[in-house]
Amino acid sequence: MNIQTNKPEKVCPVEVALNIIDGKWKLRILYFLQDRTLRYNEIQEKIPGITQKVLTSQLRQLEKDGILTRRAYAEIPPRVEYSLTPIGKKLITVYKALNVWALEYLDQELVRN
Amino acid sequence: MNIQTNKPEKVCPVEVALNIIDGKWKLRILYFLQDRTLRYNEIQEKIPGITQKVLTSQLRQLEKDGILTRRAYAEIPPRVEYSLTPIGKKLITVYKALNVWALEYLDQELVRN
DNA sequence: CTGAATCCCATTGGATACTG
DNA sequence: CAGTATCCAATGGGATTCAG
Repeated sequence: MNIQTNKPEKVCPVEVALNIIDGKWKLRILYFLQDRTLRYNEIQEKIPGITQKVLTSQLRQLEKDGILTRRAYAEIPPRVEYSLTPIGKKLITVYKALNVWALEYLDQELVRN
Repeated sequence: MNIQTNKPEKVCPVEVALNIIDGKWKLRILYFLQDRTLRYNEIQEKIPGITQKVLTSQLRQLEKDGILTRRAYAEIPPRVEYSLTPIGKKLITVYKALNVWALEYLDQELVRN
């Protein structure tokens, strides 16, 4: 890609954001974490349809990207809590923008059909 | 999914929006179309790295979802123009929200590293 | 010029079973 | 409880070729 061009493939910020958001369930996860810490199981319960493997993987990615924090307690039974980082909380803004737009969109779809 | 539950798999608006936005290049395309109509080739030039198949496919999806309009002129050489629909233009809001967040995010990443 | 048609591969996500 | 470990299917996206 970009073979012999002088455009240095500058990474558009939006793409960075999209890569972070990308993943079927990530925004859903963020949504539920927006105002409180949740345990692994609690998240899973709130998102019916997600499998453990996928949930774990998306949580790991979000953690890697600095969107949320994972705290494991050395207890029996084990306890792991997830919460949003400050920058993660700010992503809710995007969620809301999406939501506002989606409502408008669905509204006009109704009219179209 | 949701076998024998009473939750009727309500489609979260945000998911609708995500499905529409989803696709590596869609927001980029929207971005370039935000204030003017563009021809196929013009879009392709503005987005280095995208292949024709993918560009065509993403344009078709956006058209199907009512985000943009395709106008083909029966001329030689052929001319095809793309422009945003009203609801498509409103998606720019989301783009901007993403962008604002992404800038903040990249900023703090710099601090972290 | 503006695509459509094929072929192909990598990645994502899902089903299921197992574990410290 | 909070994950791993496998295996598998679907999809997205890329390279290339063909066509109106």
